[in-house]
Amino acid sequence: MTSTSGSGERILAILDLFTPDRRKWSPDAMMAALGYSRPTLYRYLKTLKSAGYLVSSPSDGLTLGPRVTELDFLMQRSDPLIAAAAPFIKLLAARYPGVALITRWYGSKILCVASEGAPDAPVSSYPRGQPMPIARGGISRVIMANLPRREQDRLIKTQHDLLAGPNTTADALRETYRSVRRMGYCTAWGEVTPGVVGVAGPILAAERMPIGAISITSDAASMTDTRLAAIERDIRDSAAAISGMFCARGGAPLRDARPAIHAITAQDFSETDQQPRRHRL
Amino acid sequence: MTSTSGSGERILAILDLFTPDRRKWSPDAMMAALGYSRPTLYRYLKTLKSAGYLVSSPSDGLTLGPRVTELDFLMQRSDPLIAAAAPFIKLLAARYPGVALITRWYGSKILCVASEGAPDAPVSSYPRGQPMPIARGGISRVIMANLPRREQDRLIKTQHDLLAGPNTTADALRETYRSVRRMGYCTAWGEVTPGVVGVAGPILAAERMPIGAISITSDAASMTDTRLAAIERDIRDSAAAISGMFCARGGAPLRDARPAIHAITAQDFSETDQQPRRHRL
DNA sequence: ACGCAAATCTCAATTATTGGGATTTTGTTC
DNA sequence: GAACAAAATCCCAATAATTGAGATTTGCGT
Repeated sequence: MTSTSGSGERILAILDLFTPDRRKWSPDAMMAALGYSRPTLYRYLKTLKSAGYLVSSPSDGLTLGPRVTELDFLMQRSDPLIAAAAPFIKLLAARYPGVALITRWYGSKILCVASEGAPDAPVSSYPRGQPMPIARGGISRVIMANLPRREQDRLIKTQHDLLAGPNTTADALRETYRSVRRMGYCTAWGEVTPGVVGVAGPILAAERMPIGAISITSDAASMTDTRLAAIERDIRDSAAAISGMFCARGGAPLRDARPAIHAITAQDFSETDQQPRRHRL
Repeated sequence: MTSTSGSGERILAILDLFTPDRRKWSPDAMMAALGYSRPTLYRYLKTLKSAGYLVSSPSDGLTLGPRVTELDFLMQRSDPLIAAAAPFIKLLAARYPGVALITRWYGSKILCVASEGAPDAPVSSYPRGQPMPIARGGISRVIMANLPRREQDRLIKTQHDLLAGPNTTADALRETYRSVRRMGYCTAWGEVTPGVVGVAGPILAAERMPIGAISITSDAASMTDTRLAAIERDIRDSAAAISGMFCARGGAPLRDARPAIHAITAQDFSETDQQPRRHRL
């Protein structure tokens, strides 16, 4: 982190000001927050506004602009993770009641990048684009569990909420993670949303680094043991199959699938097929 | 445009490489396309990747990353235009069959930023985030019609598609625009999508500069004269009411509404109400 | 373990960026 | 419509930050 592209980071820092808590900014507030001089800030703002990343109106000040929407539209159609995992969450959402999610891990954040299932499901779920809590839930745990030790320890020290859950000591937490990593999935009851059970599996790229998760959340009250077992197996196998696509080189999916996977593999879907066949439904 | 914030623009130029036609890039291709030196490009990429704007995988190269999705999520909830116009398209979508859109004008592009109506409507519509053609349709025309002469002429000279429509000379086109501007709305039959009729109204901010449009597209076959007249009136009045919110200062909506507006005004919606009352439905 | 390619580091030169203050433009009030 | 206040931009010299050539390290596949 010694090498910096300062000016670029300073421009991006402006976009970082916009948070759910503060979605409108005035130039003066930005100057105070970032410590830029007036001409410099206005230069940056001109750049961002003329590119469409920001818009300004006299009444509302500065807000995020349409270029962001345009880029997201593209991102949704170009992200290899979404492309690889979309058939799986479609299948999961068809097989089981609830909402299936693809989440991405980036910058100590978990972000939902795609979802499948009832749009306004009874299960209050995180919509696309919404950051999720790092502290609770199965998604959090399968990602934390697969991080390198160094990073895991850093987060345990940093994110104090992590010790507010069932595991109150760092060692207990590490033991939980070790178990989750071995299992290949994680089931959490009502940790993020009360009355909801979530099952998540890790998506691992090269070096077994977690880049995201696949998960499904369902109403806890109507969950049966056998169905839960089926979900857990499907989530684990889906996660493994998707992970396989990110280890193998080239476009050919799953050249390197792990032998334990039987229930769901990439072969269940033709390469371009957006409508997976349904089995056993 | 004499003042530049060069380094910032060079970083944003990387994001501009990603288009619907080219959604994956390799560092070498970027170097060729942008002319940056290798260390510089990698510095920029490191910045963009660590901020989440880009992700890279060995198999797919560089693609847009989750930060873009996170910003779009915020943008959707902070854009004053969306906030102001959302109740109107909700009402329109409830009153009439079809899809109601909010579009924004930026950088010689038209972009859909919000839509209301049947998600997978029979009417093939432009989804949120998709750039729309500048040459055809009612949305294009209400925006072009309200641009300053200078800008309008520039686009007529630049965008040759504009003269491929019903108006084959620049003067005929200008006359059309003059008429559209006077009317306050524009109806177009099947220009963007065959079999579909679209009605659009301009959203004007300070200085009567167009910043976007509100529109509704319906199946042309089932359209009646009386319903079309009602739609046109509602679109015109909605557009005027929304425009009023961007001229008046402060949060109070529509301090400066034009007297011609009767059918729909901001008073139809309480300020925070997301569920507009339905009248005459 | 070896070799190739991709990514990062070092460091000096130079260029492009920065910011104080003056100036113009924009918006608001009377 | 004119005057006022605030917001945005311009000018330009100093300086600090960015750049790129080449060497070096890291990562990947065989």
